Amino acid sequence: MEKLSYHHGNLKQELILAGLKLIEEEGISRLSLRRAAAMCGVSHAAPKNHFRDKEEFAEAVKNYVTEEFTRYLQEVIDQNRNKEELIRDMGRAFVRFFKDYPQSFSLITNQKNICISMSEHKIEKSNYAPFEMFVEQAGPVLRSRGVKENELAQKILELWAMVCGLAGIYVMQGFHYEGDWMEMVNKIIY
Amino acid sequence: MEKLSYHHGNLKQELILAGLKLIEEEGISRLSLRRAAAMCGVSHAAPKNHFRDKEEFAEAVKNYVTEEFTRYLQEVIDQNRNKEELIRDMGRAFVRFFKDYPQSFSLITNQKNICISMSEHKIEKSNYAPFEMFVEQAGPVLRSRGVKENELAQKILELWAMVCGLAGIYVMQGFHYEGDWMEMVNKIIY
DNA sequence: AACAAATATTGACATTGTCAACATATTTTT
DNA sequence: AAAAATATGTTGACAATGTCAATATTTGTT
Repeated sequence: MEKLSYHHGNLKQELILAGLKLIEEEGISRLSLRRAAAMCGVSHAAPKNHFRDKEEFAEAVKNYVTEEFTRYLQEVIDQNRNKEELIRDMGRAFVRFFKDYPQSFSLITNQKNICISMSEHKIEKSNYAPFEMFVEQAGPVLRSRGVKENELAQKILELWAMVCGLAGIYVMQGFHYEGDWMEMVNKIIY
Repeated sequence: MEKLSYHHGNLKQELILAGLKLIEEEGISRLSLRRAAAMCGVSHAAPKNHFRDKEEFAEAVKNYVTEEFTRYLQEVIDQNRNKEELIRDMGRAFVRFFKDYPQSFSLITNQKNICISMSEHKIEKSNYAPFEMFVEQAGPVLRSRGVKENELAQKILELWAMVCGLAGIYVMQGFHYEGDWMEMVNKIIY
């Protein structure tokens, strides 16, 4: 993070990474614009050019983690050969990802501005990529397992809620019980 | 909140209430010891006699909400006549409670220091009262519905995770979809 | 080359958490 | 009841932080 020139070159992204580091090492309450700036070797007011205020900065960090999460899920989907196991693998991926970013868990899963809902037996389009991916992948699997069309949306939401709930419990336990829990996730899903 | 004498009389509790008000009206990030003190009509350093630091203060607010939540669940249990409907009613209570304290939701449900786990087909004793109550109530109901003993713990955890997950989605949606969701909760549980 | 835009710095200020020293009220001890 | 100890509240100070205005430097455009 050496300072070679007046202009940093990639400050915005490095501030986000610094912010994520602060959150994961010390908790969301200790996120600080000035410290993130210091970590990037720039002055305390430099972030102002990239983020209007601390709230927008925190939002940017959150969005970055969400994008990482989305990429991670996409990898799991791409690597998966056996569609029958996909839902289980996505559930596992959910937990595994937040093993690396435990502090970000509630940040990501409790965003007030994301939209997850259903009406008339149809899941409405969401602005939350991980959920969209889950819906897209889980739908065909459930259909092939005989779930009726008018119960499909509900079943998908059940699974999503359960995965979120289980992942939350995992995070709370510091991921100590992965073995047993994974067995449970499998039984729930199939 | 008038200041009648040098000593406030009930400062600790009123600080907690002020803190909760700040959290619910402006979000956890805007919790402030000094503002809570001002709301109680005392000087900025008065809270120091009741809370070591801001973290302990936030913890106290969180514990207060948890106790309110526990009392609310207990009321539901006490008022319930039909045991068959108890699990559904507790799920509903879960959501209803956080309708009043939406900002506190992730605070309460994502505490790192609470213990929820199982081993050898038994749920381990938890330090988290709401979960303990759920286990205690749900167990007999599931048994009476034919759930086998070696699947009981797992089924209880499934239900708990699902309720937490659904409640989280509710909170995100601003509780707009309660009708449909409640129908879903019922179908999941029975 | 000249100008405009983007990006970084410096200095200032208000807010906040925290601490130490002190003040006042309450409780306990004698 | 007086004195001492304890609990509770105040004031003033300081460092860390978010934010802003003014300024400086670099980069891109014309």
